[in-house]
Amino acid sequence: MTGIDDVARASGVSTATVSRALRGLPNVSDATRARVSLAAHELGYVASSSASGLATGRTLAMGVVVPSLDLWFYSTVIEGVDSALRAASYDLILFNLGGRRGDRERVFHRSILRKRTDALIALCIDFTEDERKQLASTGHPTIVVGGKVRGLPHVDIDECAAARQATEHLIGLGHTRIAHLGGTVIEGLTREVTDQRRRGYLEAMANAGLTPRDELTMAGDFDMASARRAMTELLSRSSERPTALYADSDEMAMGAMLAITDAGLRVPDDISVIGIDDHDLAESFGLTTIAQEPFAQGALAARLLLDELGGRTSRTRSVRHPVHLIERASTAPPR
Amino acid sequence: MTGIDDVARASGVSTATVSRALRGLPNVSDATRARVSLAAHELGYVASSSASGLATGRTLAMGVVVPSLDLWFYSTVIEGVDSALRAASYDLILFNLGGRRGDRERVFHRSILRKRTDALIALCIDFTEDERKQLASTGHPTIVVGGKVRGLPHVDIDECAAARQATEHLIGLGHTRIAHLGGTVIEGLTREVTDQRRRGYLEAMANAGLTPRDELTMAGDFDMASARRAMTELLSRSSERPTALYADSDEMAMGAMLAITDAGLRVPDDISVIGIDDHDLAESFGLTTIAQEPFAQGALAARLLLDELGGRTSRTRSVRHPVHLIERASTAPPR
DNA sequence: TTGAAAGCGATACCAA
DNA sequence: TTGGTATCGCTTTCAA
Repeated sequence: MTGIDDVARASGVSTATVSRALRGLPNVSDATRARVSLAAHELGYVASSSASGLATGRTLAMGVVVPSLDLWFYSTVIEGVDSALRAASYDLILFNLGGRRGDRERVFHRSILRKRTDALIALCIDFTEDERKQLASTGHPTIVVGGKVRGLPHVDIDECAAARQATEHLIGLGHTRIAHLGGTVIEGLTREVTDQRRRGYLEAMANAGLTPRDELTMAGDFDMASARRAMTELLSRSSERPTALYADSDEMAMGAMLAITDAGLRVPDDISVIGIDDHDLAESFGLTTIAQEPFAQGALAARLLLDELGGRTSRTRSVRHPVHLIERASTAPPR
Repeated sequence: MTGIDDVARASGVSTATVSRALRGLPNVSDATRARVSLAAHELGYVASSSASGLATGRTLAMGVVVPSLDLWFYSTVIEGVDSALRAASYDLILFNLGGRRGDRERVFHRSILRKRTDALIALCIDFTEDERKQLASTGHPTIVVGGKVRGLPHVDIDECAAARQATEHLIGLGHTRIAHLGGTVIEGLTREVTDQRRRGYLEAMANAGLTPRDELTMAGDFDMASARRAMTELLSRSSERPTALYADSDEMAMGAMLAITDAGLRVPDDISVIGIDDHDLAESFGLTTIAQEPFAQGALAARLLLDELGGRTSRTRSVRHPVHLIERASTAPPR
């Protein structure tokens, strides 16, 4: 492997100059810089990240902690983070908490605290007080996307308002029997999404003088399969069908749409459906939804941290990302 | 941040001993090891990966290059890789080529070659000769999952046989008008999946004396939305409908199922559908498929590289992962 | 503008 | 079993 000395030798300058030249620092003559660049290129030299990381204290890598990869929201936020990091020549280290309990501590200790990253983005992760202290002691700026953690800045949306707006859309169309398909609260993850969205739904109902019924309330895991099961079950048991359904996520909304079709009913003729996300497939399903742009949220979170690392901002503050209703074919007035 | 010297001081031994004790190396008395561990724990000491990386030449991180995150196959392979890495205390660095052309070279140069990783797993990435040479020059073991690249070992399935088996399943049920929904070849990615699966389909047809018809041949992007569109289009135009459909991926198969339902037809009554993957949602859709277990493939690829890094094997060899048919409700004899 | 040399924080060899 | 010390490859003063 070629090192910096090889380049220095090849271009007849010191390693100090090579370092300066290659990183675009000032006070290097154009001629020298050209010579060094050429030599480096010919030798295929690329600086070792361990070495420069050790010397500068910067790893040029950012960590992203995720609960898993199989929810559209997570993978889309990651892609957003990635695009921002790429633009800044940062690498992305993926810490997947996926499943197994207990691994969390190992991931945390062994990896996150190992100074392998300059900053950390956590998706829907609810750090314990202890974890937060350890994070703080590393001095790494940290931000949470999709939920709040006491003491940490976050990028989020107004969960409550989003759900309220979705529900109000249904109410505005004239629906009164509106079913609720909520997500489940998972230990170790933030609970804002589930809690606040339920609140938004309830507020909208209350404001309209409507009473949510227990037999029209379901829970799912934010994914399609569980939602399809839940909705199928609801349709099979309830004597009086809902005329509309609000779901905490588009994946659940689409699962419910499938269940409705499975039951020989039609969307929106028999039941209107609205979700939150604007999932890639929402358009294909003709799903009306509240768009929350996770890609943008991820990119934003990354940029906030990069700004702090670059000294362009002092301490990262929380940012609220706007949402907007997208009307498609899955919602209509009740027949 | 606490360094190794702090621990050394606190436990009254040299840094050399601290290093040995903490890494579980032999020739450290139990008493000393205990004392050091305690001190390290109390001080919250975690070794800097840059420093130990520089000293040992090992980063304890593996790179994974992916075309994107929004295909189930990719994210599932990544989760498999991740689980194997976690078991070995390795970190996962994600190189997402996602979209933009041109970024590829930057990702390649700036990141992959920066010695930030000890080894590399590429998903369906078709390296150019040049890229391969550069990779080789780093000395990092590399493996490809989902396709072949000349000169590199791979983990793959018998694409041709998988598609043949799927098609034969349909033929065995008595179908003769079997539509083909293939994936698209993408520049920069391996083409085995698309090419070999088409070959498998054609072989099965030929073996049965059947002639594939042009008007029953479609292409999609391996995802649900494009498949739904393609199938909708086919159903609307073709005078004589197919009685069965083979799709290159489950996501496309499910998209086609939706299109069939959209058209007021039924699966499998009007059209049988089979895919390849065994996607998470396949069961919910009742989709008959050829399971290829990407999670296992990812974990296997990671383990092969870890074995090579650990000196337990010399040079990583290619491995073929088995597939198997899973019969569900989407296939039946033609009416 | 350039170079010499002192770190950065661990590891690993050689002595003790 | 332990400690001293050179070393990993690059960055960064400080002088020249």
